Amino acid sequence: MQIASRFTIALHIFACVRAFGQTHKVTSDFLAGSIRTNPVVIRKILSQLSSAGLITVARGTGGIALTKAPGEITFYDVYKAVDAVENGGLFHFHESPNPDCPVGRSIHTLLDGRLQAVQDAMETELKRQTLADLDADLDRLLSQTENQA
Amino acid sequence: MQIASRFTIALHIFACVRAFGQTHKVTSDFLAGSIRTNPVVIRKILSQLSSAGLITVARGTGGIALTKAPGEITFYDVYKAVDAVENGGLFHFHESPNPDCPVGRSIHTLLDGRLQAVQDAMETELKRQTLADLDADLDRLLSQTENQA
DNA sequence: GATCCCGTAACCGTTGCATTGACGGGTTTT
DNA sequence: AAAACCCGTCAATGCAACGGTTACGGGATC
Repeated sequence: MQIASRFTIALHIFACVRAFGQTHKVTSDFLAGSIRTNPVVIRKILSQLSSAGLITVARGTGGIALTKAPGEITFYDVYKAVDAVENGGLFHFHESPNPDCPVGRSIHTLLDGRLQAVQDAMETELKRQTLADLDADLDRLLSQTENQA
Repeated sequence: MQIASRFTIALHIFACVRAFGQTHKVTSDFLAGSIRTNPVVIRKILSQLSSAGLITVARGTGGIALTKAPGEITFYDVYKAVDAVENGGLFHFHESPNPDCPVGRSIHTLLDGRLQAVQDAMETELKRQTLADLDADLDRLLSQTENQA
């Protein structure tokens, strides 16, 4: 299993807001065109990002605005906002180990700490990346493309 | 989405081999009893672990043996052996971004490096944990339980 | 009022997963 | 040699999450 594509779609959305926010009306239909998915999928994700307090979405007129500076929004914030993994747990545990077995009884105690360390390592790295980093890369990439065109 | 429970089941298997390998016949039925799942699920995972060269499984007589010292088998080895994530990629990318859009065209270039950094952070931590660590914890845990009983 | 656009509910097809039954083929025991 | 035991694998099933899609209600703008 992999982390839901909602996460990369959300990052794609932020990239589009950065690239087109000044020149185009960034609507769910517009975004769906760039990402090649259905507008409802976008609206669902926008709704999650807005519930998490990362953006505001203008109803009627359309338009997306960040509520904080790009440097203050981390990949982790986005990751959490879109519920990229269920229950916030990266690892899926088998549900009902046998309590009558010494190992089955203690398997959670045995593994939880180590699995948590793995998850923490991943989340720490997610927190290091911000939308500002993304914007910088994007600006560089787009100016290159313009020169080529 | 979460990482397949095959991974935690595999670790559970290793714990059982450690705890019962000397005193019981550790068969897929025995393991299924501790994990509370179906023997076929166990056999499937045993098959993957054996394909990866981590264990040998005795046919007929039943019995599981590690091919290396526990200290030389990392969580990462197990993680890879059971195909915990598809294609080895932690993140699921949306399939077909629009090539006619400057952002859609470059979204992979934009994100791949940063997502890889996150995945690397996670895998590095997985590589730090070995079955020997697990065995040590297990021995401690089991002796405590004995004292209580 | 017309138009544009978001928010949400409902339904569906796909996919990966775990469960289960069945059967073939080794290995050991008697 | 026969029986008992156990792994390896295939096939069928039920389930849950995901993404795609249609539809409709409700703000915002012109």
